[in-house]
Amino acid sequence: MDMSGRQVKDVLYAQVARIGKAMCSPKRLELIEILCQGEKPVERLAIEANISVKLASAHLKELRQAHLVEARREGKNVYYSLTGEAVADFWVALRSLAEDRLLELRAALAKLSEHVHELTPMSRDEILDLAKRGDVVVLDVRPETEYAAGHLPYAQSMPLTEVQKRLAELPRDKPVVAYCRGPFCLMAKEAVELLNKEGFQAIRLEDGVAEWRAHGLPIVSAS
Amino acid sequence: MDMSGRQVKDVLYAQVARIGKAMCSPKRLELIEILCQGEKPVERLAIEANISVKLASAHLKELRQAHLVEARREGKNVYYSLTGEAVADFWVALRSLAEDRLLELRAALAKLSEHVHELTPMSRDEILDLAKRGDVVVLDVRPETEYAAGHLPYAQSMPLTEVQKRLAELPRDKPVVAYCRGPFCLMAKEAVELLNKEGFQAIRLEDGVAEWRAHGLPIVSAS
DNA sequence: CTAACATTCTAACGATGATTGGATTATTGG
DNA sequence: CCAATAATCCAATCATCGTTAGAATGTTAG
Repeated sequence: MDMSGRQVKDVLYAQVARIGKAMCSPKRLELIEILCQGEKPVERLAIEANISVKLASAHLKELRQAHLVEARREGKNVYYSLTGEAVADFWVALRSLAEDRLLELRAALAKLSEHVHELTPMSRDEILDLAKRGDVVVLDVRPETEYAAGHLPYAQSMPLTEVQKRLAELPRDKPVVAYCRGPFCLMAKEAVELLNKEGFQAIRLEDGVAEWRAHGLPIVSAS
Repeated sequence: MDMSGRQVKDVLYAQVARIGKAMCSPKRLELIEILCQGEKPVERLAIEANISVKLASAHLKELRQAHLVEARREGKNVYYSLTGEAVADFWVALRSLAEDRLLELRAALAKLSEHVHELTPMSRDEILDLAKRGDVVVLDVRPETEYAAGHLPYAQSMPLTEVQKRLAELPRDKPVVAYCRGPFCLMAKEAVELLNKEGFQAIRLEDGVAEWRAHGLPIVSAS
């Protein structure tokens, strides 16, 4: 039962290609990014990714077969989550390589932040430091469940849908740094536009928790 | 000419998926690994990957469209190379995630090193240190052109095909550490088996230059 | 210019993937 | 047990990919 060198190699590369195959569909990538924000049931994932539940289920099956996600049943719902932080790190690496290599992507991304001044000029460490001292307010504008699953240190939860009603909670004399799921997510951008219109000093941090952690910085999870 | 948030997202994820698509075929992955060893003409790549020149050309076109490789014409030949070290790093990350997640891959890989004692127990830093002091001989058993394109510090070139004739150049009182293109390459394994049969103290380092450099260690290129 | 060579392009086929609708399997609440 | 809900499985459609063969392109040597 011996294999030639060629056969062995074919098996090895085919196995690695399984991961590649899982990562080659836009919708699957979007599901992975959503799952970077914590576990979610199928229907939630389908809504967030704007696809049917059936299709979401099919894509999740693919991802599960590549051992990138796993499922947990709780009552009627099946909750999906990443199989580990390595998957989130890999997603960050893939997106970052794509940004690096594909001009089209960089162009599309640039449109999202046409007002350069709305992007934070501060480094991650600076933000962490300022937030610790209370010199900036770090705002997590994702849904509350995602905040609960893990958020930046010293960050305060204020889902995008509630920002308008809760303006009173924010200071007008300090910068407000808003973040969401990552560079491809539009929630922080909208929050910043809204806040600036209301006279706040709001800027956006492009990182989500996955990017933040992939760069070696700490994440707080309410456990 | 405004786009809805959904449309923007679809564009962004589709762009990243281009990289995934390029990485989802076993043969393309093999081509990338070969290109990690330095630039090569199409025919050489086809031979190494065991495919027809036409097919190699088609795959290379895909990779080029994803901006992962680039082509340079020199006379009748077209030389392909990676567009940067980031691509090699990404390949290492992908393979490493696959090894981590896929039991089948780990099983297949384990068969390659069934004699555990043939794998080096030393860390990269130890090897570098011992090689520097001349306490081990580090042997690069890849073809000479690949050695020339870049090799481990203090490594000596001895292509697998020549090892048998050049045994006299190797010491019998010190460990010989052989490496090749990486964990999926069989050349170092064969070299180690041959050397041990001849009475040498040979062990294998699974790293190739891409793995070595991805871990932050220096590479020497004859410039 | 012509011949020879290396590579790419075009066309074609079978295989595989994305997507959808209908039936099916778990689970909860009565 | 039955009805309702959540999710998956199955079958079918259409598009896309991998692969091969044949034609075409670009380059060098004479």
